[in-house]
Amino acid sequence: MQMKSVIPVTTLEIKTACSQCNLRELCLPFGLDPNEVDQLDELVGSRRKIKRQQHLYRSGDTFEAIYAIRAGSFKTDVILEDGRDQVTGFQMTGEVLGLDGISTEHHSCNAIALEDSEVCVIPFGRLEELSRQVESLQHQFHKIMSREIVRDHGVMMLLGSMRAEERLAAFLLNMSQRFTARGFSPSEFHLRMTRDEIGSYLGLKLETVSRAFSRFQEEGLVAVQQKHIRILDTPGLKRLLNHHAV
Amino acid sequence: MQMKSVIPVTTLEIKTACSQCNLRELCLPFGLDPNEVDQLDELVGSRRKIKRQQHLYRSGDTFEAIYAIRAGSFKTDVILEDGRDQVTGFQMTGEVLGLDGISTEHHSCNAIALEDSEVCVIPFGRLEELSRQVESLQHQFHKIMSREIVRDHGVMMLLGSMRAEERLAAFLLNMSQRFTARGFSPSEFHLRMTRDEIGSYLGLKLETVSRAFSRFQEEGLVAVQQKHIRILDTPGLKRLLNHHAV
DNA sequence: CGCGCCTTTGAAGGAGCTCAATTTAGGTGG
DNA sequence: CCACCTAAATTGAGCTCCTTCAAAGGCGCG
Repeated sequence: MQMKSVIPVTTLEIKTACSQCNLRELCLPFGLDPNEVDQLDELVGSRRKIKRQQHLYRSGDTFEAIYAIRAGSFKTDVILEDGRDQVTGFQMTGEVLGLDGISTEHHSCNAIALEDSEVCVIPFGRLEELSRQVESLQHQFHKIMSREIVRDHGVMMLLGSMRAEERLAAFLLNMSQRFTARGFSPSEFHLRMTRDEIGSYLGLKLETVSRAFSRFQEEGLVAVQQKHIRILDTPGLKRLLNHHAV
Repeated sequence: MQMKSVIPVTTLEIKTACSQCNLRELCLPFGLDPNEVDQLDELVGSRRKIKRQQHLYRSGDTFEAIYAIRAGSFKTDVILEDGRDQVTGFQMTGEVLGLDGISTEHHSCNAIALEDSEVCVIPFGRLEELSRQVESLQHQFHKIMSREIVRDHGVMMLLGSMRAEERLAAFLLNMSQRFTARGFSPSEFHLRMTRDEIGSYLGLKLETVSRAFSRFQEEGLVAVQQKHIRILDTPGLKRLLNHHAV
C-alpha cells in the first residue's frame, strides 16, 4: 500500500470510516443516525488484511472481536477430528464474521479468506458497551445475529430435504441476490470458491456439483465457464426449487 | 394442578419466578446476581401453556417476544411452498425459542409443542431495554444467540457430511447430554418426537431412522422400545462418530 | 512452457429412498 | 375393562440418485 505514504493520514481515515463506507447499509451501521455512526467509528479499532487462503481466525482461538468484511470474501468451516470438514458459509462484503465465538469465548469454526481481503476489527467488549448506550446499534446487532440463525435454518432445509440440483439452484440464486444487493450484476458473477468448497457447503461431492453445473448448462439455465457464471433463466432456476411437488 | 386452589397466590408466584426456577442455570438468568434476577422477573410478563401439537408461533407471525421453556418440549420447523418441511431443532426446558423472529420482525419458522408445555413470555422490546441496563443479562443473551449459531453449524456438519448411523448416534448423544444437564439419566430417556420428526431433523426418511435404531439394538449399543431409549454403550456410539477415517 | 490444481466426464457401486405389508402402541367409546 | 381404531414403528424388496474410482482436459502461475 504505497498510497499510505503519500496520502495524508486524515484523508485515509475518513475514507475507511463507517460513515463513508458504501457498505454501511449492509453492515453494522445500518439504521444509525450520523452521530451514532461516528461513535461506532471510534469503536472499530483497526483493520486487518488477510491474504487468500489465510485464516482470519481458527477454531479454538480465544474470542475477542467480531469482524466486518470491508473487501473480499471468506468461507467458514468446521473440521471433525477424523478430518472431515463442512463449509458452514460463504461471507461477502458487509457481512459479519465471528459471532460463533461469543458463546464459549472461543471460536468454534475457521474463517478463511477466499481472496485477498480486508476486515474491520470490532472488539466485542466495546461493542457490547456501546450497544448499551445506543439503542439502534443494539437492535441492529441483534438483527444481524438473528439473520445468521435464519440463514442457517435455510441451509438446514437445503441439506436436509433438497436434491443435488435444487441445492445448486438455491445456491446460485442466493449468490445472485447477494451480488445484486452489493450493486453487481444479478446475472453474471465470478465465484470465489472451488467446486469442492461448494460441494462441502451443499453436502455434495465436487463431481456432483460439476455434473449439476453441466446439466444446467445443457438445459440453458446458466452459462458456466469455470468460476464465471452467467444466469440465463432465473425463473427456470426458481422453478427447479418449488416444482418438487409431494 | 389441584394445588393451585389451595396454595396462596403469592407463594405460587414466587414458585414461578426466575429466582426460584430450577432452570435458571440453563436459561436467561444465568450469571446474574439476585438483584438482577429480580429485575428479569418483572420483565417476564406472562406464562403461556401450549398443548401438545399446538403452535407457540407460526412462520409469518409478527415477532414480539422470545420464549423460555418452563416445562415440556418443542420442535421448530420450516415449510417450503411445495409442502416439504425440515425440522430445524428440538428444544427442551430452559432453552429459548423465537430468536429467528428478530431479524425481520416476523417469525421465520413454526414452533410446535411435542407435549403439553409451558413457556415464559419475554417481550423482546423490554428485554433489549433491560439488557441496556444490565450488562450480565446482555452478555448472557448474546451467548444464547451465539450458542444457537454454533448448534446450527453442528447440524450442518451432521447433514452435510455424516452417514445415517452417524447422524443418529450424534443425535442420541446430544439428547443424552441435554437430559443429563437437566438432572435426568444420561442413559435412559423418553423421546418426545416421532421417527418421522427425527428423520426430518437428520435429513433421513423415517424408515432409515427406524432401521438405524434396529441396527444399534442388534449391535448392543442401545435398547430401543418405541420412544423409550436406553443407551448401553456410550463409548461405542462415540466411536461411530469419529471412526470414519478418511 | 511446464507443472500443479481445479474441473469435467465416464462407468460401476452402494447408501438411502420408495413402495408396500405387518406389527405395535395408545387413545376412545361402548 | 375390553374391543376397536388410528397413528406410529418395523421390516422387506427393488430402485434411484449420488458417490467412488479413474482418467483426461483446461487454466493459471511461476
